Amino acid sequence: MELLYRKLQENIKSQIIAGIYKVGALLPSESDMQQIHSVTRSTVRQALSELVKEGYIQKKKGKGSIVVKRMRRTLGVLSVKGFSEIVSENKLTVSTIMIKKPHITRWEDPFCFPIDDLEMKAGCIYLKRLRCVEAEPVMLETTFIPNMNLPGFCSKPFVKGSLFETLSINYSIEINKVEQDLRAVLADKEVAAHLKVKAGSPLLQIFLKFYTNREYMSVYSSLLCNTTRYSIGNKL
Amino acid sequence: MELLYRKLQENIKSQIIAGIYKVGALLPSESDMQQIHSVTRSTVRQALSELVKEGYIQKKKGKGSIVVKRMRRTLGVLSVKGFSEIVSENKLTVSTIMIKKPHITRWEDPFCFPIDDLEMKAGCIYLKRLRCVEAEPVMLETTFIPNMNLPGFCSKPFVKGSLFETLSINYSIEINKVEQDLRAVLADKEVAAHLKVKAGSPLLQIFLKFYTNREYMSVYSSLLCNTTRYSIGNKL
DNA sequence: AATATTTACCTGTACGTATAAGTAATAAAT
DNA sequence: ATTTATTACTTATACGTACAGGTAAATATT
Repeated sequence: MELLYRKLQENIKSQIIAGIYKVGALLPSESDMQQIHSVTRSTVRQALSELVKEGYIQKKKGKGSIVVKRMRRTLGVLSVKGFSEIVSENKLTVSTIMIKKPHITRWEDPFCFPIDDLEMKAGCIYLKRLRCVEAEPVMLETTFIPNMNLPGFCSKPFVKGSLFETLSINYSIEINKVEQDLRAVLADKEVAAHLKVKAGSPLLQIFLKFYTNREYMSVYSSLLCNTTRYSIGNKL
Repeated sequence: MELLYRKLQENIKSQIIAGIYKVGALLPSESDMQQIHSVTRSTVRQALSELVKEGYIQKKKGKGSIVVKRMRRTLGVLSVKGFSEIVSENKLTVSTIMIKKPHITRWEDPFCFPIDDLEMKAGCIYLKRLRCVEAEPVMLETTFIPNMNLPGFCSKPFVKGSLFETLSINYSIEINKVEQDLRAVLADKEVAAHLKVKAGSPLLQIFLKFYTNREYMSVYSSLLCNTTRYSIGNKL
């Protein structure tokens, strides 16, 4: 290992792992790092940039670099479709219960996906829906949309009850790429109540990032699925 | 949008989309870009770096920046990756422990997918492997292959340690379609021991059916994934 | 006391320069 | 003809400087 920024990167990473810099704490500023480690700020920035990629830190303009709880990394293995497609394929009766109507709020701080500055600044429209198949709750969906030029989004009802129809027809926003992140989790009390399962039941959690035709504006969803009765199927 | 590198980024992206720079072609060198767009090379590099993130180009040291095929949501184009391919992409150390060597047996009776008569009659080659990332067990994979004209499969080692490489190179079997079935389950004692988690931990279970170019011969896999550290990700 | 305003500090962007190291075609030596 | 060295490209790394703009605490003003 002879690259300066790699050495510095590993150096800082070790200190984070060792607990010298704790979760939530600020790292020394880039200029301080520059002096401490006798390198230029560019080198410090590259090292920090790598640590952001690795999920060890987040950077806040005007504030500093914050140590964050280690996000799980992603293994690119599979391809999976969204919920609505699955349902339409199976000819099942689907209904949606609005748990939280769309309203403007702030982004959750450690967010399930890294979000752009422009998105962050815009604030976030939040909604939570319960998806039912044959009148049984199977999926709890929380959606986050950057509040970027979406007049009347929170007040007017969805077109055909569909979020994406609404985005497409009322705002000319089209989805052109999706990223997904899957894991298995245990149901907590609140979620269990919604999905009518016992707390501690296994749930399939899917984080989705929908890229749109609007640059730097993506729609984010978190799905919690009860797969005991309906598994999530997919054909490529 | 007043950021130079963003402007340049969008500029180049447009040219790629417009087909001015075609897939497989080299972009002008960074120094050329610098002159063409009257910015410094740092700015060019930042713009290109963003385009790498977005998946429009790849960079090769000593060669240049290459326009790459953009992944889209087209069906029929298969994006199934073997476990071993994860290595090069994520720079993670991946290892596989053979729990049960390939051996001929009968099909499990209630099988996770409906199987063909021909497959049933042929019997089944069974193997169980533990997939590890950074020496930690993350995935227990059980594979079922119809025992159809696969001489030496159980005795000879895998090509490059990969099942699909072996099928391709030694038997000219290629995968051309995949079906998946996802659910969340709780770990039983045996699985928990393999994956080094507590019994009752949530696991992501994935049933896979790999269709091949051999008629009536599909490969089946059951994956049990510990997603606490590494989630299953995917970009479409 | 409450509210502006200043100030110090931080990251983000952009400039400029130099050197190392990979790639591939060309020229020289065998 | 084949191999080896040179050369001219490319990106990667690292140095250094300057200023814009966000953040938050200290200070001045009302």
